[in-house]
Amino acid sequence: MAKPGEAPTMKDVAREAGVSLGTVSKVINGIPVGESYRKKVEAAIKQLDYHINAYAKGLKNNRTYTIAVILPNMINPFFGIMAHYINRALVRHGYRMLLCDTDYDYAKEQEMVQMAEQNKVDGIIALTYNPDLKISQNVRSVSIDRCLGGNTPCVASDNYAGGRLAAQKLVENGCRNLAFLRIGSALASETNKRKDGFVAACEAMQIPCVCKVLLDGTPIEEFEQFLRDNLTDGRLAFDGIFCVTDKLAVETVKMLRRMGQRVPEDVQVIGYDGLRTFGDGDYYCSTIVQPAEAMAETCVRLVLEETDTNTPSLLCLPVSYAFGGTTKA
Amino acid sequence: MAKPGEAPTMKDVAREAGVSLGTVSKVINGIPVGESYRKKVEAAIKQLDYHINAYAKGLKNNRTYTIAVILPNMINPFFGIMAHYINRALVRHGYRMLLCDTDYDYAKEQEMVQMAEQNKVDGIIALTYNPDLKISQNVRSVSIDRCLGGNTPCVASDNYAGGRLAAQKLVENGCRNLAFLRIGSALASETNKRKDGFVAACEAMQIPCVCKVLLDGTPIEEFEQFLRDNLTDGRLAFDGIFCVTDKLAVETVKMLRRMGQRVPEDVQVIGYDGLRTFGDGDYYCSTIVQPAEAMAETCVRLVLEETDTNTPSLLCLPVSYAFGGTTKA
DNA sequence: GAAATTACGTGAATCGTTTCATGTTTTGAT
DNA sequence: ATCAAAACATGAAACGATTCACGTAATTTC
Repeated sequence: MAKPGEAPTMKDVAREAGVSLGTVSKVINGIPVGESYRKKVEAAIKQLDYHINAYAKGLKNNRTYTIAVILPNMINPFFGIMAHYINRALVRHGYRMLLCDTDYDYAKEQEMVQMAEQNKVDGIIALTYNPDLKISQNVRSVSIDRCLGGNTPCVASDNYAGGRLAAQKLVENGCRNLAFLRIGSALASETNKRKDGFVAACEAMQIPCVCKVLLDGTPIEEFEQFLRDNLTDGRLAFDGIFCVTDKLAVETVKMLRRMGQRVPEDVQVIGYDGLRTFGDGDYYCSTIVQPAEAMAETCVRLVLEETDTNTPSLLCLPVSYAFGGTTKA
Repeated sequence: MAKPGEAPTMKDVAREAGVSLGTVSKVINGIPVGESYRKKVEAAIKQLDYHINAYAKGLKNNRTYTIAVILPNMINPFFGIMAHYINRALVRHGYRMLLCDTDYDYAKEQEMVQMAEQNKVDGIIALTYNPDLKISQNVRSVSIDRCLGGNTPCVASDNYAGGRLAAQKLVENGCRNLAFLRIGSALASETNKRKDGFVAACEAMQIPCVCKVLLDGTPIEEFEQFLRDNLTDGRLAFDGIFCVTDKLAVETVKMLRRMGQRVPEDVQVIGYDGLRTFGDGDYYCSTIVQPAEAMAETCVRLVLEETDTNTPSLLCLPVSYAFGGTTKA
C-alpha cells in the first residue's frame, strides 16, 4: 500500500504486481492481457483492496455512467414509483441514479439541472411541471408528462385515451351526468389531455359534462364549494366524476361522503395514476392506471440511446382501467 | 470557445479573459482577486457558458459533495419519505444525493456500497435489513434502524418507547388482551425493540400479551390463520393488536374485517411508522409516528460532521402517537 | 526618492485514469 | 539458424481543476 491512510491507486497496483500502468488498466477494463499478467494484477488488486477512482475515470472518459433524475417530490407515491422503476432500469444498464427531489421549487429545479450539467452526468430524466425549465442541448435528456421542446423527447401515458376511457367506464356503469375535476398548473402539459379525451368522449356519447379546473395552490375546499353548489335537495347534479389524479379522487370521495353522498351508489369516482397502498395493496380508488414500469424503461432507453432524426418527440404509452371500489365495476 | 462541440474548460476561460488559470480558479472559488480581473473572468464565463467539470474537481479535491443513500425500495412510502427529507437536508448543506434503490436484493446492496466507494462519495447513508452489509471504514457512514457496527452510527426512532406507547394507548382505550404481530428479518434489528417495549409495558401493566412473529417472505395468510385460531364463537381472543408496521396494520385490519370483526369496536389496531396517504392526508391507521424529518436531519448531520470518540453509536429519536381510526382514540 | 515590504497574478506540477506510439519478446516460416 | 511478423507490455502524455512557489507591481517607510 502507498500510504496507510490513502486509498491505493493503479500505480500502487502496478508496483505491487510488478507490471506497468497500462497493463493494470487493461485488466481492469477487461481488455485481453497475458494470463500470467492478469493473475498478478488481480492478486495485487485483492491484496491492496484497490477500488478504481470513478472521478479520474470520468475525467478521462468523459462518461460517468450517471443519470440525473429530477422530480418534484418523493413523498408522492407516483413519483416514488417512477424513481423506483427508473433506478431499476438504469442499474440494469450499468448506470447510477443521481436523484434530485426539487420539493416543487422551480428555482431549485433549475439549479439542479445546472448541477447535473456540471456533474457531467450522461443524461437527465426530468419529471417537472416547470414550464420554463431550460436544459442544455449538450446533455441527453428525456422528460416525463410534459413536453419541454428542444431535443428533449417526452414520455407520457396516453392521457387522451385515459380521459376517454374514464368517460366510457363511467357511462358503462350507468352514469349520465359527468364532471371533471382538476387541480394543477395553468400551463399546457400532457396532463391537460386527460380532460380533452374525457370531454371528447362525453360529446361522442352525448353525455353532458361539466369541468372544474383549479389552479395549483388553490385550497381544496373550493371543490367542496363547487360540489355543494351543484347539490339540490340532497341530490348531486353529477352521478360520475373523473378526477385528474388519484390523490384528488381520494379527496373528492371524502368530500362527497361528508356531503352525505354514497360512493359508488350515488356518485361514482375515477382517478388517474393507478396508485396502490404500499405499492402492492389495493387501489385507492377506481383509476386509470399509468404504465409506470414501461414509462420508466422507455425513458431510460431514450436517454441512453443515440438519438437520430427519427426519434419521436412524444411517446404515449397505453393505459388501462382498474376497479378500486369507487365505481360500480 | 475552444472547439465548437466541446465544453469550454478553465483554460478557455483564461484565454478569453486574458488572465491565468490560477486567477480563473480563484474567481470560481470565491477567493479574493482584483476587481478588474474578476470582472473579466466573470464576463468570459458568461460568454463561453462555462460550467466547471465536477469530475476534474472531484479528482483534485478528493471531495465530491455527493452522499450515497441506500434503501430497499422507493415504492414503500416510508422509504420515499426518508429519501425526501434526506435529500432536502443534503441540498441545504450543498450536497447531492446518489440514490440506490436495492429492490430488497442484498447482493445488489453490497454492489451498491462498493459502487459508492468507487465513486468516491463523501459518505453513505444506509437503510438496510441486510445483516452482513460491509461498509469500508474509509468512508463516512450512517445507518438507519439497524446497527451495522464498525464506525457506523445508527439513527432510529425510539422503538422501545414506541412499543411501550402502543401498549399504553391500547390499554388506555380499554383493551385487556393484547397481541403483537411482526413480519420481518429473523435478525436482530432496532425494529425488534418495538416488541420488547410492548411486552415490557404489558408486563408492567399486568396485561396478557401474545406475540406472533413471521419470517420475511412468509405469506401474509399465516397471520389470518393465526387470528382464526384465536377465534371462538365469533369472538377474538384479543381486543388490541400492535403491528410492527403500518403496512402490516392495514393488512391486519382487512383480515379482521374479513373475519367479521369490527375495528375499532371489537378489536383496536395500532401500527408503526406514521404514514399518511399521499404524504399529507389522513393516517392509514392509528400509529406510532416516526420522526422522519428529524431522523433524516440527524443522519445528514452525522455523515457530514467530523466524528470523534464521543459520537454516540445509536441515536434514538422520540416517537408520538397519532389517531387514525383503528383505535377508539 | 530608494529600499523594503506587501499584494497579487502566474503557470508548472499534480490528482488517478486511459490511450497510443514505442519497444520488446515470442512465434512461425524458410 | 535467421528473419519477418505478430503479439503484447510499456510509460509518457492528456483529461480539467487546484495549489503553491515564484515573480512582478504597487505600496509603505524613513
